[in-house]
Amino acid sequence: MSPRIGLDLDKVVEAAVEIVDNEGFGALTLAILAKKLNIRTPSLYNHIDGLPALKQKIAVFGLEKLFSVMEEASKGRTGDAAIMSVGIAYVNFVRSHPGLYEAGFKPADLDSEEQMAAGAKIVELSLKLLRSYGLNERDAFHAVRGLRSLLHGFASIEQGGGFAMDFDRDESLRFTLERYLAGLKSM
Amino acid sequence: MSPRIGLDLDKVVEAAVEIVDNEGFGALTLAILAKKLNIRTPSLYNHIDGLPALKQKIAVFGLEKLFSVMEEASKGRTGDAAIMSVGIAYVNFVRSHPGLYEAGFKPADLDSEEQMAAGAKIVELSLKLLRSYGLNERDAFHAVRGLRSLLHGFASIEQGGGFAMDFDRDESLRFTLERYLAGLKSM
DNA sequence: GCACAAAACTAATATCATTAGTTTATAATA
DNA sequence: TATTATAAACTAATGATATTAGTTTTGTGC
Repeated sequence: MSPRIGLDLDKVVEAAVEIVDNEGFGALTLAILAKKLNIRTPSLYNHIDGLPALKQKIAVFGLEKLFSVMEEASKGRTGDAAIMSVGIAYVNFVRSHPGLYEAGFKPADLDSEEQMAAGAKIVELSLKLLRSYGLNERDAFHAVRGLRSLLHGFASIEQGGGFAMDFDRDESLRFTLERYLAGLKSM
Repeated sequence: MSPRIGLDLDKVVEAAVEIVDNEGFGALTLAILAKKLNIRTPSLYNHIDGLPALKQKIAVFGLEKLFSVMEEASKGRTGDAAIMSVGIAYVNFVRSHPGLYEAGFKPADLDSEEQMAAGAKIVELSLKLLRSYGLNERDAFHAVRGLRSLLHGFASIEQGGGFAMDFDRDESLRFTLERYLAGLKSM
């Protein structure tokens, strides 16, 4: 049923993810991807529906992987310990998979139902973790947005080289999360 | 000294900024820009040194404009009031100039001295605003990173359509800033 | 051993940035 | 006022890109 190479969608996406993590999300081209896979560019169309669709797949893949990492980090923990653990895991995920993470935040021009669903799972997990802070429902939603803003902002500024000063970044992350959580508890 | 059209670098950048704010940073091409200016693509090279250099100029322009907006919003205010005002101004700037803002956060492959300088001014302003919280120097640096993370994260998630729920976003921003500042004060 | 289908291929098109070389119009000057 | 120098436009050409159309090849199932 298959002609020459043992190539399928998963392997194509896998190779694309490697490119994206090593060279940046913007560096992903079908030409480079095809070269990496030792095929000609048009042959990629046997597996994907063009570059935008591939990027969409990577986005969903990245969001799902991020969710797994966060969920894993939250296991067996509650309250501050859970949020700190998840926050650190979040940032570490971005550090090891910068392109994959970036992909998840590109608003898809395409039908992005899968992407939104993947994002929703992350929101739900955050909401669950913040439940123990005794916030009313309205505030809990605000708090989730705050936590996401904090983590995404920190991770993407760091990734863009925006933390220029020679100053421990892990410490900054812990400090910021601690202060935010302290603020939530002081309501 | 000038041949046909009253075109100069400023007008080229201005037109590029319009494209970027209306269609997104990624939508900026020399072809579209040239069409907007009623010239042929290669003529742009009389004013700019290629697309990457133009993007770099836009980035610096955006960061400087953001700084102005923040500085203006801080005038005559201190403490929480100053930070809230600046934070809201920050997010509103991104809302009205999404592409321009995005440009400022693209790490320039080029010599980015100007870009870094523009970013540094924003950091210094934030540091000044946080001075009244009585933090030691070390914590003040962490706090600046936290504030930047919060604002950048909030603004860019919002811009990407990431706050899907039908829930007041300004309220979320105020809530988050208030909680973070409360946490800083509770040290 | 044969046929079918998936997956590779080549060829071609359109869009993009960029470079090289040419023309033109304005501004300074003679 | 006429001339010239130059900045800023132009055309032409190149190379990279994504994409489509149509062809060939190869492995699996019959």
